[in-house]
Amino acid sequence: MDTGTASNFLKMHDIKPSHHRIRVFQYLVERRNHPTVDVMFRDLVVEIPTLSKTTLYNTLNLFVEKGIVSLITIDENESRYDADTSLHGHLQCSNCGEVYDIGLRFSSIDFADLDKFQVEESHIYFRGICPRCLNEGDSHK
Amino acid sequence: MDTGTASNFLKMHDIKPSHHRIRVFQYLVERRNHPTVDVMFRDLVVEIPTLSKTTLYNTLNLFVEKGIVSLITIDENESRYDADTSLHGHLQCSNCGEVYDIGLRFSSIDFADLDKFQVEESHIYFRGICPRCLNEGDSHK
DNA sequence: AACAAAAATGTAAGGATTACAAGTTAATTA
DNA sequence: TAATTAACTTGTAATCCTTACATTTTTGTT
Ligand SMILES: [Mn+2]
Ligand SMILES: [Mn+2]
Ligand SMILES: [Zn+2]
Ligand SMILES: [Zn+2]
Repeated sequence: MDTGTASNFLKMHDIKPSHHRIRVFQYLVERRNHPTVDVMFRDLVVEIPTLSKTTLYNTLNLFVEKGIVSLITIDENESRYDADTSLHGHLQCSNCGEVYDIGLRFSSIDFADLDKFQVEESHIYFRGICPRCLNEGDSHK
Repeated sequence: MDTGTASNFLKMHDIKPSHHRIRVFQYLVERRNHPTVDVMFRDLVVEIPTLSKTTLYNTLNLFVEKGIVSLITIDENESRYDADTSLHGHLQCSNCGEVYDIGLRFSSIDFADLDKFQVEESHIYFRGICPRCLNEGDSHK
């Protein structure tokens, strides 16, 4: 995603497009890696040497607040972020820790009693072993 | 759940039934309130004055490890625990913070690509406004 | 260039969880 | 029952993620 497009997207969502904010958003859109703050910081500080972690936290909190990034709490002790806000599931591999997208076939998810609530967000998380780790396990036999 | 039943249940799952462990498990089974560690501690220390928070953490981690309690990471900064390990959803009210059970009507949730993974756990989380908070909001109009 | 508003920075503080060593309890053996 | 051993529990300190806050820098406008 080029800088102009990102800038316009931020403006459309009531976010002033500073240089840092644009780069943080581009990172999430391009990598689609569900990064922790720490991973993001290590990657971004290479090209933005003046970046501070507080700014990264502020920026991500702002994005979540404005609804253009979704917060993933699949990990017990670290937040992760996703620029894809459409409804889809996530699986974290309990072996390597990687977080994968799980597309959902739009059949039917029906929940009892949910109509009594005013639903704002939906999250679907799985834990398990990813294909790569399953194959590695086989090759050791 | 009486002490004998709880004790046998723990033994069946390879957990030595100490007094503290029995009480912690009974608490979760009886209250079904998806408590944080802090809430649990405040409630339990009344009847078990010698209880320490470290023991509570150790006990809960053991229960989760042995599969008799499930860890709920719906909250960004605090873990919650549930003795009901059957597949069901949870909704946290963004107004009062309460966590509700959401019964699952049809177990027909189809996900693409999920068959390539070895799934160990499934979690379904919602965020929204609970009926009680919705009513309170109405009454203020 | 001067100015005002907003964003970014660095450090310190907060809060949940874990590590660890010492103390206590429970189970086993003699 | 007393001694022995293993396991559980405790309290404190450390760790790690996140936020608060005051200061500095950047941005956009006159
Ligand atoms: Mn995703
Ligand atoms: Mn539940
Ligand atoms: Zn893996
Ligand atoms: Zn509520």
